[in-house]
Amino acid sequence: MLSNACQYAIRSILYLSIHSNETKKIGVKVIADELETPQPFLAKLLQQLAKKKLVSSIKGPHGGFYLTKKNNENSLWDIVTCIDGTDKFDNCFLGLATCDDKNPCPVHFIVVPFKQKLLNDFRDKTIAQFTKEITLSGRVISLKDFNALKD
Amino acid sequence: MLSNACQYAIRSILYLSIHSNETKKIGVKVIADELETPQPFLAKLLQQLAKKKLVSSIKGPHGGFYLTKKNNENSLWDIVTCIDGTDKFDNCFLGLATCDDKNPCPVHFIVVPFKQKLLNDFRDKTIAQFTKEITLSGRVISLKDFNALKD
DNA sequence: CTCAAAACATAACAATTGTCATATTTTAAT
DNA sequence: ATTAAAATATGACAATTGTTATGTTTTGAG
Repeated sequence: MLSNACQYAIRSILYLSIHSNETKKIGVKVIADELETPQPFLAKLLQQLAKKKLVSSIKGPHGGFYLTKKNNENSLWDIVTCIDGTDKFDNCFLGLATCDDKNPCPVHFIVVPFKQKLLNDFRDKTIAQFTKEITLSGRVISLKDFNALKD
Repeated sequence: MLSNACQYAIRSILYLSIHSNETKKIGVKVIADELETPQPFLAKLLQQLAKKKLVSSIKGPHGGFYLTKKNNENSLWDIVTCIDGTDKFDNCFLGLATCDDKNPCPVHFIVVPFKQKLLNDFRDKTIAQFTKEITLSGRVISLKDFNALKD
């Protein structure tokens, strides 16, 4: 559904939301290690996200990536838009150019409500809100989290 | 979400369900033309589907592809399984190996109900049932259908 | 002011998916 | 029997996505 790239991007932003702030930056190496994602690939993604102001970054020694208050007010949808684009969600499930409520494809009314709900949740909920839920209810964003919960 | 291949496959099976039967076979050329899909690619797909008995076929002059009664009792899910496999639907939305109800990722409870419903609809409804709905309620499976409805 | 740690940029490589081309086999019609 | 229309099989090519590698720029610390 989402590309690997986008999954990594979402997880790393959630990770930064939990563990970083203006005074505590985190390097790619650490993030990639914690989330168990390929390091150079993640670096590229974080740069894309930085360009679109979805994450903040500082170069040089003790530099790294972090999320500002403002960054935390973005949505998962912003990340998806930045990495994957929205075609996957806009387009007809069977690939028809003409499919809509008036001229539905055979699965239109099965798929559309789901997509709508998903899109709303992704668009309306901020990163900060997700993070709150993650810390309060023990959500998992990496294998390490999973193992930590087991202890 | 679904691959192009799978979208073509579903549409061509629905097309065959509407327009073919044991005594009326249809060649790839016609199907590809009607659905406006690349012909050689569709041929390959139909062969995959034939191997898994999701469509029937006869070689030689006046041969072609068609759906038997039995073929019509299959589900869309059978097609998805045959062409794309089920990973996309089984796996965690964020790509985590450990994600489940007990150890949910941050979007788990947003995504799972939807996936469940989609999966049920795709698995429980037969091709025949879809076809009935298509003919009764004027569903669209190609641009040609769309234009026909406008007339 | 030099050095090293980090992000940033670019490009090479690999794997998957989508597409096209060519040849072979089957079979109905003549 | 021969022929031609179809499916079937195989492989080549292109495009996208995922991954890795290499080099450049920025900047804090000594």
